Amino acid sequence: MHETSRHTILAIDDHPLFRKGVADLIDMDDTLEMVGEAANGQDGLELAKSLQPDLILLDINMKGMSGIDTLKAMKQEDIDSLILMLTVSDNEEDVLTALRIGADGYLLKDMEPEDILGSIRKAMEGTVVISDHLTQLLAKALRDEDKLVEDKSPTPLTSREQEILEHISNGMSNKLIAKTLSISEGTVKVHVKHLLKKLNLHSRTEAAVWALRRL
Amino acid sequence: MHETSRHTILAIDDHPLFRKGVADLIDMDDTLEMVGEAANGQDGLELAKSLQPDLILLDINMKGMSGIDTLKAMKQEDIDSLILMLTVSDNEEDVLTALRIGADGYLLKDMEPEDILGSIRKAMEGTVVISDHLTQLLAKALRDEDKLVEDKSPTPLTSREQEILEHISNGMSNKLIAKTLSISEGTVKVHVKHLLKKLNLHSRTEAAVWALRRL
DNA sequence: TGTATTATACCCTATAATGGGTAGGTGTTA
DNA sequence: TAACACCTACCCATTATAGGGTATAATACA
Repeated sequence: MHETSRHTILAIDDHPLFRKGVADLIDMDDTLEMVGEAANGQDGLELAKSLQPDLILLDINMKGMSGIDTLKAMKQEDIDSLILMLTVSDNEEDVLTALRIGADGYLLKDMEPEDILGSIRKAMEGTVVISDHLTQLLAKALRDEDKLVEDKSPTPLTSREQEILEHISNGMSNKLIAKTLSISEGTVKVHVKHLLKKLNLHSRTEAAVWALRRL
Repeated sequence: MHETSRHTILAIDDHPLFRKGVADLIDMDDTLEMVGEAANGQDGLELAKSLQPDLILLDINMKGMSGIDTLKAMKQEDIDSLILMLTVSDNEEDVLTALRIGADGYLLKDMEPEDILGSIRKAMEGTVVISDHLTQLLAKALRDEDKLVEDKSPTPLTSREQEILEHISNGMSNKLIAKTLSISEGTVKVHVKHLLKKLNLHSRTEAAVWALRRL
């Protein structure tokens, strides 16, 4: 172990209290050092670039720029810090997406502090760390290959389709959406039809659930 | 101020790290003392009964027994501690519900630690504390009386209706629900019809959204 | 026991939504 | 220019939902 320099860590989370908890946790380990905090993805990205920390703790559920988006941006900017995603939810899609983009681990916030510390140390050693009960999820996802194949080539929704999906996830009817967007109801139906096909869903209710589940 | 005894606080939240943050925060104030922690509603309820703290910090979004349910249970058990709800979301329904049941305040987790401490102190003095931008929400809700009148006399859903609502919020069709519950599709439709009327909604998609929003 | 609630199942009709098709206009890109 | 993707809008048919009704059996409760 290098006594001269501790491993540097940057925490990105929009809950001050949670950041404080993490900071205290990291203080407890002599080999780790918290070098920065950010309350949102934008600031986090900037800090990541300027501080070049060894490891970044990145919350998934943030207002504005999501953790996933932030992760994408970091990868595009060739930030070579280790990145551990922190989240409250074990949403399978998020886990797969994050790991696919290149996250180095995926931790649930309800882990015990000791386990979180342990995971950080493991990650420093190059291990991809994943919360225990998420590994089961992953194993399951790997078993039915469909999920991976599907997600590998996800026909992306057009912006109009996304817009309409959002309205659906708000409980709106085609007629209302049509009025809101000032287009014909028939056109809305076409978009709904396409978006259902692309997402491999079979009803607007499924679509609403799908959309709401991934925030 | 009584120098002899500090105000006692119990924190109920399923995120250990968050509890730690709160604990540290409370340690900073000489007039406050953290006397207990619980990771779920059940344990929280028991601790509340045995410790009889002056104030309880209660997270809304918990696995299993929700914060709202825990709050209800505490009120039924005649626990006379002050109860501050802590949550990440500013869901209007939750706020109204919590305050109606008798919460003494409603704080958002993304508040600054100082503000949270301040709110706790205010609550101790008997003030109902509510996060700033929630007050706007409340004002709005008060303006259109419908919301209050509606929620004041909520025709409760029967267990069967709740069961079916849950399936709807899972994206299931009437036909599938019928098969799952081994009843006729027509019966499912009746239940859906009734539940929509009771909740004052107009489509299953709205129902799904409604159900998902309140977890 | 009588009454209220609940779950069940069917009737009806009207409207909403799904899932195919074709097709014109626009903007981008090879 | 030609190919392509997208938004728009309509055609068609089928199915699903919504909302109203009546009615029966079981259960819960006073």
